[in-house]
Amino acid sequence: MNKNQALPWDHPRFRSWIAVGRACQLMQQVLTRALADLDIKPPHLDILVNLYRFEGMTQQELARKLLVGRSNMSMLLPQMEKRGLIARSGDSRDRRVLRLSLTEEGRSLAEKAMQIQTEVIERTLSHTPIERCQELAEIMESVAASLIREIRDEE
Amino acid sequence: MNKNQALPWDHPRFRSWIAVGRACQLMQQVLTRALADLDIKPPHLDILVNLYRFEGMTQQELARKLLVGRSNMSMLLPQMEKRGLIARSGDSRDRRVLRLSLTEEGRSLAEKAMQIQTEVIERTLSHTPIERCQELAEIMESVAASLIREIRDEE
DNA sequence: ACTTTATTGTTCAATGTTGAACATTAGCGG
DNA sequence: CCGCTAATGTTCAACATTGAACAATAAAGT
Repeated sequence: MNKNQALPWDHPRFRSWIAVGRACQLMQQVLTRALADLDIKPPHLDILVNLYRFEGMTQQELARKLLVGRSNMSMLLPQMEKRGLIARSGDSRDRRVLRLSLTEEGRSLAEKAMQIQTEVIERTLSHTPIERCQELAEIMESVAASLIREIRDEE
Repeated sequence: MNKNQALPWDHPRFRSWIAVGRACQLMQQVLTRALADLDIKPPHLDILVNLYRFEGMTQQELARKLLVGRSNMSMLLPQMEKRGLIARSGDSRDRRVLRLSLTEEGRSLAEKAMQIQTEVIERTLSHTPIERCQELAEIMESVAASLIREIRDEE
């Protein structure tokens, strides 16, 4: 009926992106298993990594970086605080926000978790030469930038 | 304390994969918005696309292809059946399984949805040359294969 | 033929994620 | 100083996804 419309899987870009999605989903599953020993899941890892790099972030800032809603942070962070991984301290200059930081235990766990994540990634990409990985990064950063623009423009 | 351990974001492969994850998450969000007019979400789209290509699949086969659990299909498919998008018919040779197929309405919706998805992807990757997209696909298929092997070997 | 093992689809409780409504606080324009 | 708007974090109901337990059926072993 629509012979004029080429089937999507004939478009190289379409095929490529399907592969990206699949790989991502699989990586998520493998990473989830690999982190099980530390009793955390990918969302916790993302939080730990970002607090490791950027001390004193706000919950809102963190949510934006992780591309999730504020409410998600309001669920996860108190739970991680109770577990002794992070601290949430009020800011005297802006009493709306909570400044986030890792405890010693959280920092130590973050290092272990990043180690695991790095191992999984290195293992999985070990057959892909470094230069290709850099091209990959370029493409993906360009894609992300383009999509962020699209989201922003859409309001 | 651990100056001997290079920070993860110094590893090219690590950085690359972080970018992949971000791009994927963003694409998911943009696609979700783009599909809202058709009143479906990415999981429904995945189902429609696969049934469009492979008529007569089993729920189990579909679940495996989409990398989700069987129970997920048991939730989504009856709902899509009620909506008149798909049909689930028993197989006389194996009375355990249900063979899946698109209705006319489902086929039509699948075409519209694939059109939308293709547009989003083409738009987003429009600045990336075709050859690079093909390299991208190669890398991602290799990654997926490696991860599937890892999952399979782990049991 | 009969028992055992595997596979398929369903159900359900547990968990994770989201968006909207809300209270609190900042910042701004008068 | 006083309203008004915007931003932050919280709560909650809605929804999605999962894994385990289950019933029905098939396949294999004896």
